[in-house]
Amino acid sequence: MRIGELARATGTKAETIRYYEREGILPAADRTDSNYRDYSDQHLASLTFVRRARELGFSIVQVRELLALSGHEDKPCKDVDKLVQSQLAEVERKIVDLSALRSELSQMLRSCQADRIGECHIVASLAGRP
Amino acid sequence: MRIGELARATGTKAETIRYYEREGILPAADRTDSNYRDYSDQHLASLTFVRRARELGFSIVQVRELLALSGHEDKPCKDVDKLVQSQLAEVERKIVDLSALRSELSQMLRSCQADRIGECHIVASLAGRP
DNA sequence: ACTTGACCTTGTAATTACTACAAGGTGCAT
DNA sequence: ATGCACCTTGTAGTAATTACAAGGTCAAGT
Repeated sequence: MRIGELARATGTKAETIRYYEREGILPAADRTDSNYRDYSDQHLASLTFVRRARELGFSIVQVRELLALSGHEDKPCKDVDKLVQSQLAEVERKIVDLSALRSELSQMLRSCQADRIGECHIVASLAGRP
Repeated sequence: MRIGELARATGTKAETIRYYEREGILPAADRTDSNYRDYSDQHLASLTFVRRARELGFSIVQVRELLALSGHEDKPCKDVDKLVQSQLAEVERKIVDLSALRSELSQMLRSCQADRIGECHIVASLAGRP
């Protein structure tokens, strides 16, 4: 598929895809006779992963690490263990925070639907209980 | 408390705190006789919230919206309902994605601890949401 | 008293991760 | 064959920090 199709499929700007290629985040695509980039389903999966990970607040550096983990079969387990552990800890922290935020938002929604103005603890939900 | 203490307490650079004040994301702090910023616990809670929300992938614009929700008692419920609903939907999407990533990372960890090299589905974990 | 060093101030410049735009080539349908 | 949507490279602009410069503040140690 060409860059425009890949862009639509992933909600990414074509410029951003070329930027990822320059930065080595996505492998370079094959080229057609007319020098257009020609992407595979592998590229689609990788780019979808990158975009989701970015939306979840991982930096480009962390995304690189995660991508590297995905091709770790040539390296000994011990080398990746620590990295996996710290990424996992970060993911779990994010889930805890998001769950707190979710329950506060849905509490607000219930109050609204009952047309009441409830107490608002939205800041406290992420700031840590007082 | 002074800016350095607040910075340490929240893992934020002092420069970033001043930047948030310029941008109106944090209310301006009181000043001491020698013109140093003097922060309250309210500031600490707000800043903690802002930093967590940023880590979770919310943009500054979204953080502003969330902060605005926290002081909505003067506005009719109907005005905030739609915003709460869409923020909630986004939070839930993030939780789903992070949960998939978590289970893939912990699977990797189990493989590593058994000193086996397991199949790696880390890209698929985020790429495969239908 | 004085100086060291960790703090603070404002202001400006650089960095990261895109995003937009310019100038031009490609390819297919009307 | 020409309009239109697509592609190319390259450069410049934006958002959200982050770093740095030049200087003022203040508690502690000599």
